[in-house]
Amino acid sequence: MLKEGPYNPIESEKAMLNFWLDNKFYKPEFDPSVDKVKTTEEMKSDIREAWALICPPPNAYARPHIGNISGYAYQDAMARYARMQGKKVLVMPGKDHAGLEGEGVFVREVLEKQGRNKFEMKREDFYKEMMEFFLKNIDIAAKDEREIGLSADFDRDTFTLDPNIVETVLNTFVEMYKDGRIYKGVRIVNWDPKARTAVADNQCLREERDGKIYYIKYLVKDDSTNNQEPATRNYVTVATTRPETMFGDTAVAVNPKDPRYTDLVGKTVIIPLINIEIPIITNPKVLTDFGTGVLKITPAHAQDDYQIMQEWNAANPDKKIGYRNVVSQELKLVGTVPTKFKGRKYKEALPEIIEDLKTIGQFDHEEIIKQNILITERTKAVVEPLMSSQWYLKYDGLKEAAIEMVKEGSVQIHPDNMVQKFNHWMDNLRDWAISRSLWWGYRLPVWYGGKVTEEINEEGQVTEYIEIDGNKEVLDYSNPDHLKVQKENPTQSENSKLKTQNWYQDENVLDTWFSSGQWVYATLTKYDLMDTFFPTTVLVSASDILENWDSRMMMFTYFKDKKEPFKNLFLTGIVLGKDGQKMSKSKGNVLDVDQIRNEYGSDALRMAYFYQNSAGGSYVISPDKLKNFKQFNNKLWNAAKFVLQDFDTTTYNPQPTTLKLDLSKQIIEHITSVKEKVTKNIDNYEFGYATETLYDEFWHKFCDELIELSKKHTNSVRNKETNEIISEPNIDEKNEMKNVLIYTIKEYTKMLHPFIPFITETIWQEMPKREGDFRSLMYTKW
RNA sequence: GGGCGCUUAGCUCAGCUGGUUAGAGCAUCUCGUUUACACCGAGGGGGUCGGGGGUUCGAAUCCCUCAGCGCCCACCA
Repeated sequence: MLKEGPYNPIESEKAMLNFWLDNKFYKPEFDPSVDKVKTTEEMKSDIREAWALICPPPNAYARPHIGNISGYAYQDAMARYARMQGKKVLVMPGKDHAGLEGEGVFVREVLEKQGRNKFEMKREDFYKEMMEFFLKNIDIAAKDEREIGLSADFDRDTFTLDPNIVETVLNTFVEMYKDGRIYKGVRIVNWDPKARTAVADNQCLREERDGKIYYIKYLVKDDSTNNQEPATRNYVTVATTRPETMFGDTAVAVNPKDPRYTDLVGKTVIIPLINIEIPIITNPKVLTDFGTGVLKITPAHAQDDYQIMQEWNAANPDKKIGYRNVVSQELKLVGTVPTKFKGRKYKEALPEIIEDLKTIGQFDHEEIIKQNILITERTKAVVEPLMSSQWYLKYDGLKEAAIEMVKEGSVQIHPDNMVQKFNHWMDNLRDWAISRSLWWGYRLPVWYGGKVTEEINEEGQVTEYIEIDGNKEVLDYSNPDHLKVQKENPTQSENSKLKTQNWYQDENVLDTWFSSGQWVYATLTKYDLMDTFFPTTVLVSASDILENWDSRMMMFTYFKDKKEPFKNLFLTGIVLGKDGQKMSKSKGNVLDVDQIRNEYGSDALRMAYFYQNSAGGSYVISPDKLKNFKQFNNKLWNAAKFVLQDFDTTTYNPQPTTLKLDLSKQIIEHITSVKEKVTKNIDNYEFGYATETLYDEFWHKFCDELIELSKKHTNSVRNKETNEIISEPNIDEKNEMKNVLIYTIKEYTKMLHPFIPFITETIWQEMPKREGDFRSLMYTKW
């Protein structure tokens, strides 16, 4: 019997969760036709169609809020629907170590609060403590997954730093290196001086700040040797916010269409204070209406300048310009700077540099401007662009393959307007810097035959040196005595020469996305399930990681298996707070998971994730909505109670066919058309429509109209004043009506199950069953 | 600057390829109901569908344009 009174989600959800977990319904090995858990081998060979979804592993360093866990509702709805269609369903959960972000949280939330500092610790101790911190948080995250109803195979929950995963990821690195796809090179990087690491472009934020822009005169050198007209002026003025980097200028650039400067192109100017001669080049990106229209090019310390240098060099191979790095990782002036400034922090030296410029009469003036500063997402430190040697990955061939997957439809993106976003990103991909100077993550499987140092020489060139047996030489990436890419420490090998040499492992770890990008096949490989569940059916990810994660997974998987990792890519929208802004802790518009579940129940929360929402679209979750769905659940509860009440089970007719009452026929038509519609909606990944249809039809058509009409066939009529029974219902009519209502409400619980699993399962337990109905709604035939 | 999207009732949103008087939930007001459910039902008020222009027999829906908002990308030194 269903309990009297309003629906109690806390009680029901706990009971149903235990029912599912105790019976291991969540595992693909569970087969409802024999009602037991098979062995993995038996499962692999059984005839049910395979259906797989690998969960995006959440960052396991903090308690998630209701926005963070919205994806689970979608993953779960798809999985439950697939089970009800008789498929063997694998939903594999995981947890992410979150590289840079994870280390940042640990340093801030744990170490700094205890007054400790990472750099006073040994790498191994740091790693061990962080692992403990993560393992604790993993348990919390796993609990939330269960309680929101995610029907995942929790026995196969996997951490990204699991030894098996590490093995796969490092193998890929070695393979890609051998393939010539991974290389080491000196490039401009976004240097985070606080974290002492390079960070990716998309881990930086722009912030508007007041700054100064300085106008500095560069003398034009009259070059009479190359038969050109003499310059019409003896200096040009450049505008810059970073005067200290002028020592690293290797050119100044003007727009080729700028009539003010056409006479100067091809001539040279002299950098003040150090008297280095640099050419005047052209680039169409130089703005004519900003500053003076003359841009100083400092390829070592500005991303844009680096880009301009590359474009110029590609177009003018005989007149290449280089770079000179004049700011070190410690933010000190180095290389081709005046001797008096060498080794000093550039910020301290700046006023003196300005003074010196004034003294020689080459300082024009300064202005206050609004400027966009690049800061890192994690440490909020101002990014210092500089040259450093990094490991890179070439996307050549992989990106074309991924674009093709989407184009020819082996990967279908939902909603399809995201395809444009995807293509735009892919078309603009450049080589990816994959190394990070962190301790938390996968240390590079790279070994050096001696101590390696990175130095900036007198000319500002960044070079790596290696010291073997007291001899220091330039590090040669192709020399096997200098560098080896392999998982094992070379001293472990049989080769006696290698054994005696001192080998040093590269200090860097891989960028998180390098491992996340391999998540699908790495996890399936770990559990030896590639043969059955690869490629997976669908990936459900938040729309903001389409570029970072989803696209990389397609490229890595293509590299490894020449196949797509998933056949469908469903992008969920972002959950907004009541203020219409993205829900996030820093904005203070977060709703707490426990509080919401206690007040409204997981089902109500899940319904709010689906109702009227479309793929990729953001949506607000507010107490108003949650209250509404709690009431909906109660409506369902009461309707089920009413239908079951006073029902003679001996008259149960599982599939009412020969119907006498017009109302019966009307109700059967109603539920048939609703089912048709909802099935179509779900097949099209339109969960917003599916839940809207169910909500409307169930409440306002079935309950408000049809059940009310049915009462004249099922209820006795009483005298209003005396409450005496005037007439009893016709028993045949009543039985037919009851059976029709029970049939209908069973159909509704089935259709609602993917969205609100707890309450529907609770009701299902009390429903009379027919053949084909399973004891759990999870495996009842759709 | 480029790309994508949004703007419909006080609030949150539907309205799918143009076709009757533009819909729902919440909120509000009126009435009813205690033999499933006050976490209920019936009904009402409330909209010149962001502004302007165009195509059409017909536009919230298609096109152009302007304005505002959001997200992503980006080269204002």
